[in-house]
Amino acid sequence: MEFSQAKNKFIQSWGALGSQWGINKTMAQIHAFLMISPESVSMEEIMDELKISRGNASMNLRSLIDWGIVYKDFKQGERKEFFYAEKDLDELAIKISRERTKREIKPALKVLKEVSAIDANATEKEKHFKTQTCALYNFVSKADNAIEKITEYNDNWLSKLLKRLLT
Amino acid sequence: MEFSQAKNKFIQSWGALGSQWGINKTMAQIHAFLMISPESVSMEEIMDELKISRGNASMNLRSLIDWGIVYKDFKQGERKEFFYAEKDLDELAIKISRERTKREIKPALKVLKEVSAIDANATEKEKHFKTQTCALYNFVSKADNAIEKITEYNDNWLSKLLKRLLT
DNA sequence: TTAAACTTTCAAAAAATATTGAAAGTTTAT
DNA sequence: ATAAACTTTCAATATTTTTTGAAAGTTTAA
Repeated sequence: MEFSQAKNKFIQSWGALGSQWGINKTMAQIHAFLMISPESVSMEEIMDELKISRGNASMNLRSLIDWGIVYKDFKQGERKEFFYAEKDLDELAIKISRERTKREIKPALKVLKEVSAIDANATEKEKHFKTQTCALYNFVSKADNAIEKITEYNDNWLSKLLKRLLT
Repeated sequence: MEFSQAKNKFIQSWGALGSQWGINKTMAQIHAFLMISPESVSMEEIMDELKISRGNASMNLRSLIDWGIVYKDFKQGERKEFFYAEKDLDELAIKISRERTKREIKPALKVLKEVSAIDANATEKEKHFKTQTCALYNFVSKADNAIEKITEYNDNWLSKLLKRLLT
């Protein structure tokens, strides 16, 4: 396979994968493109490579920056902004995990805590509801703690985890 | 909070959470409803509770069954089908993890293997592409193995994991 | 201050995704 | 074999999400 083919395949696949994870396709594609760019890249270049509009590029770059996985680079003597991706994969995974925890796990826990607090004396249905939502709360809490622990020492956490699991 | 309020809140929140994960809202809501139903439930009841059409119910129930997290129940003397959810959370998480691995991680690994195989002698860009995609391949492989290991012994894997991490 | 070189915003348009509902299909009872 | 009681399918429709592009906003240089 040629480089340009491989590059396209990588960007397209990353975009498709992103969609399945509730991340918009363009955002994932921009990230893919930045991941494989050795130098930081201007908005113009991104628009050109991915064939997207300026507005689209601007908004998705902003999202990536909000997620903390893309940074701005101000080059000496250049007026325009350049962008580069967090390339350390341990760091990338930690940032994504922290962000998703904040956006999804914490709110889910809040809801579970609330709804599991009903007093369930009356019917079988109510008792079962309470049992299940309490169990879910405990499970999600544990998962949350586990993720926290795993990524606590950011340096090489995945290798460390694997080692511990294999002993 | 009253039971019926709590029930609604739970179903709605679970649906919203599903959307963020690339799972369709109705599918997540049906799952939520089945999770809190002590008895298995007919399609009619699901349509009624969630205010959805027969077609929608049918298709999403099928998806849930394909994922292996909802089962059919044929009741004595009843012609219609009833449905119930996998309620053991360890088992549920394992099934979801296996399914997503199969659908997403394996294909991603395949692409990464392919594109990282280019020979990158010419430019800086090509070298960097190779470096990055190889690194990604390794990282994703490790993550895949870790998940495999963690869920290997399905019984109470999350608690076991937490214990190991805390020592 | 002005204007050039940029970036951001957001209403409108396009694209993607989910939902409906009725026709077609299936199963079971008689 | 017929019909009643169901479920599935899928073209049409509705909804949601993404994308565009031009106007408004910002920054820098002269």
